Amino acid sequence: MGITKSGHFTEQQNNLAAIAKALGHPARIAILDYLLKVDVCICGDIVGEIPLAQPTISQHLKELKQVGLIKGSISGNTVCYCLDEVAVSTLQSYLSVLSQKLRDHQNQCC
Amino acid sequence: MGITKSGHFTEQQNNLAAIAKALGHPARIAILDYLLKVDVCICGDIVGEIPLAQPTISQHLKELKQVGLIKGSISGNTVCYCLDEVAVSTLQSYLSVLSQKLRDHQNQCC
DNA sequence: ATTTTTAATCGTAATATTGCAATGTAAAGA
DNA sequence: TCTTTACATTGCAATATTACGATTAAAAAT
Repeated sequence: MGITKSGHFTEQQNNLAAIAKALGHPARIAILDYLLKVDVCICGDIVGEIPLAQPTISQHLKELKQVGLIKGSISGNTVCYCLDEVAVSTLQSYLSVLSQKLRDHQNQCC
Repeated sequence: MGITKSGHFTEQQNNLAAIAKALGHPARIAILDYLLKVDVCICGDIVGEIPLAQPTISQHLKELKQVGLIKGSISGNTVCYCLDEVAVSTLQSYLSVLSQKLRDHQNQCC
């Protein structure tokens, strides 16, 4: 991006944006989808499931982890990843507020 | 970004990522926050509320509109923006699936 | 009719992301 | 110990985003 002026916004706004940004890539959605499909945990078999090179996937996993969308624990030779409640519920709460507003005012304007 | 390989992912994954990406900037979160604060509609008074230049805000509004997070209708000299159900509920549904998984499996691994 | 107001568009500089080959690291297995 | 396996890191090239000044477009106000 260019020069994102994060200093002008609240911490909450920056945090929400960071989580959404991490979700904002099809490869990272695909990783989460795979997490859902294989039932919570993925230990070592992500590369091969997603058509990207290993370093690229490693980088995407790092970004998901950084914002708290997934967490990983080292298990010997492999790493085990699963969903992390932290960021999921943060973003979900925000969307709930948005959709509540939508329900309250049934398109009275626009 | 670099060369995002959207061709490798499903339409749904690309769509979800696009919505999340649009949410993934503090200025755009701030715009939505302002929408919530002033009660659904914002007609012409966004610039001045957000510390960015008018062309920048116009660009952010365009991105929110493109993915269906807001909709705008021209009202004479000004434009009236409000939340759009389309993208809000799409992303909300996805997060519901994620958090349902989290609830089903209470951190049995990781 | 002219000026003002509101917001979109264009052009562009600064910076961030994406993707991968090459390389590094550390545990597992032979 | 040596090799293999599984990931993480580094260092780029290619491309996307962000921000804004300048300009344009169109309705409103004078």
